[in-house]
Amino acid sequence: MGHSATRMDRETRREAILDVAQEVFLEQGFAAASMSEIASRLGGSKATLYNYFKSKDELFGAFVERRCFWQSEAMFGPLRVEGDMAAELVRLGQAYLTHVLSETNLRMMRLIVAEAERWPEIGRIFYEAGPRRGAERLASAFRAWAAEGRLAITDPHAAALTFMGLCKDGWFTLRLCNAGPELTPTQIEAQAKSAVAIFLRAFGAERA
Amino acid sequence: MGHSATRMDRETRREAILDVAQEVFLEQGFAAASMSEIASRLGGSKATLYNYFKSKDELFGAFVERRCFWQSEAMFGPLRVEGDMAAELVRLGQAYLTHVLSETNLRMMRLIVAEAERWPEIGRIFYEAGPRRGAERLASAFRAWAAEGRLAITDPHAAALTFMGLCKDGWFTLRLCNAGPELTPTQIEAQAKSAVAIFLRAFGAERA
Amino acid sequence: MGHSATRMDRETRREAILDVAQEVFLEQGFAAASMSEIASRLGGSKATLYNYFKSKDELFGAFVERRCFWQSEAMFGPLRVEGDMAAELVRLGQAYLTHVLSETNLRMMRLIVAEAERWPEIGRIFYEAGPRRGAERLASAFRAWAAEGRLAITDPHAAALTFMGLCKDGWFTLRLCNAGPELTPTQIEAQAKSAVAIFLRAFGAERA
Amino acid sequence: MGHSATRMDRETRREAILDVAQEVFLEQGFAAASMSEIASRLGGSKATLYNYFKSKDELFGAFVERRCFWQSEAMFGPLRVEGDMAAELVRLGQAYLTHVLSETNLRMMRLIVAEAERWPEIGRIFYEAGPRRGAERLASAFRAWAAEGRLAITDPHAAALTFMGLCKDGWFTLRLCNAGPELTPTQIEAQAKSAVAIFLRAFGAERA
DNA sequence: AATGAATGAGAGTTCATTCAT
DNA sequence: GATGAATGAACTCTCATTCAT
Repeated sequence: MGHSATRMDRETRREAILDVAQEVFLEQGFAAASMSEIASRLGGSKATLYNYFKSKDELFGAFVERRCFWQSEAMFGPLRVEGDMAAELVRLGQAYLTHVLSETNLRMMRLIVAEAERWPEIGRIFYEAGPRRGAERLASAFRAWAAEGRLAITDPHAAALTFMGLCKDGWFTLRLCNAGPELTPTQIEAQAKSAVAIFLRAFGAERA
Repeated sequence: MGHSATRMDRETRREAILDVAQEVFLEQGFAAASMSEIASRLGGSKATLYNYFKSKDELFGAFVERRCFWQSEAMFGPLRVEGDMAAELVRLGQAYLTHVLSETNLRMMRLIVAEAERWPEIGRIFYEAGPRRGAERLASAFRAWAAEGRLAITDPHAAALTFMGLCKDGWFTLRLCNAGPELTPTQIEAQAKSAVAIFLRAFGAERA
Repeated sequence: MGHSATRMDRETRREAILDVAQEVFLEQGFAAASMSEIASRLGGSKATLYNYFKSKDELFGAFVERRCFWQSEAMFGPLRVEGDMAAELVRLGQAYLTHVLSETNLRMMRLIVAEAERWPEIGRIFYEAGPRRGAERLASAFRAWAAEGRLAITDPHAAALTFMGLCKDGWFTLRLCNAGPELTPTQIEAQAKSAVAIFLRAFGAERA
Repeated sequence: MGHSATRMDRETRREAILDVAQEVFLEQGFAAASMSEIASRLGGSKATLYNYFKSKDELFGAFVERRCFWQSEAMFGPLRVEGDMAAELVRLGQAYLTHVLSETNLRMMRLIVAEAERWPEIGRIFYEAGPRRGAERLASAFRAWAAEGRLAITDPHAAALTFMGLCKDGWFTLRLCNAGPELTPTQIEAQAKSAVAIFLRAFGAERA
């Protein structure tokens, strides 16, 4: 029981460290973030960090893993295949754009992308948990609509990627490069509607 | 004449430095690249670098600018609006994909994206010279086709972004995160054809 | 207790660093002294220095402050106003000269003076703790003698400065410029006596 | 003749270099002054400096020597031994104080003093040409007055040093440490009068 | 388990000086 | 004689990491 309590404490402390690490990494990037900064924001000593994580790399890895676990939930929200498909697609597009263009997500991507070269595993973890998993969830909805004859698609996964691309395009690269200001909700709505229109012109079964 | 020769030499040396800097930056990223490394690969001393560039930041900036100038030429190759539009679109898509998914371009983007937060100007320069300028060139072709009634589009720039998005999607994020292997030419061709098909379903005027 | 011990250690180490810094600064001057030199004489690493002092400037400042605290005690020794005034004045003059012309004090002054331009605070601290405070102590003795009618002075502080000037003059600038050898005790005694004679011709009340 | 012209040019250029060097040294101190700065203010190249002076030390030495030659003229102005001795003494005191407390002279002294330790020759040159030579000129006036029975002094040189000390004291160390503001002409006049009064109480022959 | 202290390695940057033209 | 270019050595300072307590 003391054991269990200790284990809990250790787990709690670990989480606290990851919270602070996340804050600092997202704020400053991997290279610029320093263990000293993390330790001092934590109110502990650097040596303590090293009790929980063998190295800065390991701490970063743990942060990425936890973060990815969280985000995969957040991408589309709950999917509904009943009712007005076009309206639901617009809602999905909006939710996706809001997430993918959020400052938080962009920071995370910049962080991952920056390290992806020297550290492919990090990139893979992020991609699997984020974009891939998001596309799979979306694909399952598309599959349902296709089964009802409302979408004329043969490869739901590919269609999901296309949909996501239609939503974000024009904006994602711009924002990732920090070359333009954040989008307003109105802009997001317009972009989602436009993406859905194009998507349905290409894949909507009503046309036939 | 000695003067001219000297000027040539200086320019040449500057270019040589940028060549090496490019190599090192693309290989290691901005933070991990060290001036010592660049100097030693150059076969000169660190102080020489500082004779040409006031700081590491300035060197990086100069490299980005030069690089952007180069790349903007390379994105689509020459545009032709006569002849078979679909075939030309496929060719454009292939050229674009080949460029945008090339290891070199991806490395460049990772570099830019990594610094975009703390250094927005760099991101803007890159975006303007690369994606934006590419989209504008493509838009001008679309405008010509639209004028001939071969494309049913009202906003050529938006359509260009859509086309580029349709081409790269599914692959770009994956590759940027270094979460999958390079595409083969065959895959690129398939992706381009698929993108064109979708694009024409949405925007082709022949349909009407 | 471990805490107390640690605190002691830290304080001790800090003092040790200041000792070494003092040695090096006095020997080489501020600009020529290097943190590496200080660290290596200390037998530690440069990073350790920076654990105790944020910068070279801060280390220098701390050294100056400590040093000033010390020196203000040393200038005249204890003051006695009873007994033979002339003899006591000679003793004071000797003590003052011995201090002010000592190699140690001269080195300190050279150091301060060298930085006084770009760093006025350092100069002020030194002046307040040294010359000013010395003059004040001396003035208090003069005030006592004046009250007894043994000195005919109206402004004891000004008289103190005059006395100090009479003592050091001729020698101080010479020695500060390192343009002549150190004075022997005999020379110091002669100078003190001469200064006292002049001082009493100007301010002694017995004359009247 | 061409030879002579060349020699002239060389001399002129040398002087120009010394002018700039003086400016930079007085402004920034020896260590902080850089040969690059001097060269660029001169509008020439660093290598040219080295054509005229073998090293930074030599340039500094040459500057000090020239400077000292100049200043020795400036200390008291012309000496007059006829007329009102007290009034002339006040005039001398004022001239001396104005010179010795001038920002220019203080900067020069700080510069010299800073280097005096590692470079005694510089200090000696300065002292000989400045304070010593000044004291000698003053002593010659005192000698004249003593010969006329107007001053009761036996050692004119010592008396000169005393007079100079009485003038500057209280202020010189303060100003050298940059621990107080520049004196106004009014303050200088008051200080000179006070110094003369004390000096004459001690050495004036009228008293007897 | 927690931490204050220590540190080797290495970063970017500057400078006095030299050399080839 | 003048100069643009080059450079080795040295600088201050930081960092991830380890160790003794």
